[in-house]
Amino acid sequence: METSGTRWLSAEEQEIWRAFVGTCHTFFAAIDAQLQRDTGIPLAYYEILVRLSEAPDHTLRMSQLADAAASSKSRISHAVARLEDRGWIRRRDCPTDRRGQLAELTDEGYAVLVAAAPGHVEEVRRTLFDPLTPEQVRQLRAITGSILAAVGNPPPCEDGDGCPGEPAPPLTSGRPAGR
Amino acid sequence: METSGTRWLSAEEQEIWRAFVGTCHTFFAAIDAQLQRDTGIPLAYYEILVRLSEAPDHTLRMSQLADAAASSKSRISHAVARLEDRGWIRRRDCPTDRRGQLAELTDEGYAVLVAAAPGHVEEVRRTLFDPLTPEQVRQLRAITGSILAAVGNPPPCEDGDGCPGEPAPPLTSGRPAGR
DNA sequence: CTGATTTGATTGAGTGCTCAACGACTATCA
DNA sequence: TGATAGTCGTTGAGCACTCAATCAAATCAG
Repeated sequence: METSGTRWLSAEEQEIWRAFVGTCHTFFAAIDAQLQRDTGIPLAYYEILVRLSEAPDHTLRMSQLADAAASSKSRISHAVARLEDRGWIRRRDCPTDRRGQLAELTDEGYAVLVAAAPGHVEEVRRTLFDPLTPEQVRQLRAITGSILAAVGNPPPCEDGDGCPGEPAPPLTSGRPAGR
Repeated sequence: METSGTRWLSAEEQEIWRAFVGTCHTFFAAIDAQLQRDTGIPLAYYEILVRLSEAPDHTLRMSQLADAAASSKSRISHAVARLEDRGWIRRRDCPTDRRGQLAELTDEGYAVLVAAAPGHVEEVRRTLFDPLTPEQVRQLRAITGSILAAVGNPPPCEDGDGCPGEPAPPLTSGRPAGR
């Protein structure tokens, strides 16, 4: 497991990598902070409410909701419980599958969402779309797509168990500084 | 507080926004998963170790470490406690300021970092730099910079308290669907 | 029809983060 | 010197997320 074969990041790549990490962190913190401050809804929960608002009858099975929000059943279960406490979602038994639960946006939940939406959209505009040129927005879409594809496609030979054709295990964001 | 003045996202913008959110989430989850799986170090802690490894004598005051890692004192305090439990960091009193604490990377901590680095770097390459063209990497840097600047620059007139010149409160990622 | 498997959803433990409160020390300034 | 204000770092509560375990109901295979 030594470093000789490692394709370390160049100084420039490392700078870009760190900027990317930092920016994503700061960006989402800002989006979340605006929502929390102005409406009391965390971004994660906001997205759940949005998915429900887009569903027929403002209702979705728990697993469909999990799929729509790209999250785990467990997370949805916990989150819906909190949202139910706040009166924004109601749970109901599923008529066609006795295992199932339906999550339904309450009128109050919908009202909260409608009230929160303008502020949130403005923050997204202000911090994402406004500062970018239309060309950059297109670039961002392409970049996003490429990254997502790469993340989804694990390397040809799953590392972990010795994989004959591959050189060696990979590396991190820049060589650790020697003393 | 009604929506008439809201600059809602177009269908395309909304698609880009959601793709961006989803991709960032998936991307960082993958980076973190690789580290956890292959080395047992979460990304957040890995970054703390990296900052220390870059400091003279592998040592930093707690607040300097917080600055370097762009995080709160509280977070650093908790995190260093955990890392100390694992034997990767040692706390020492600061000789010049009796309030202060020095965080020092232990030899074991450094060794762990050195061992983890290649795999982490490879994952960053595989999921970020490899799938992008050199041109896209440049674009990403520019985009990152613009977003960060926008996040840092709050809007001309802090919303919240009525701000005469501004139209109205802003909005979120797409108009909530009507029933 | 019955037993085994799969699916839907919940639960609880463990971890990490944030925020506010605090104690200890240093710096400032009269 | 002595009060006041600021800084350094820790702590504990509260919240969100993950993972593994669990239970109940549906589905499948013989």
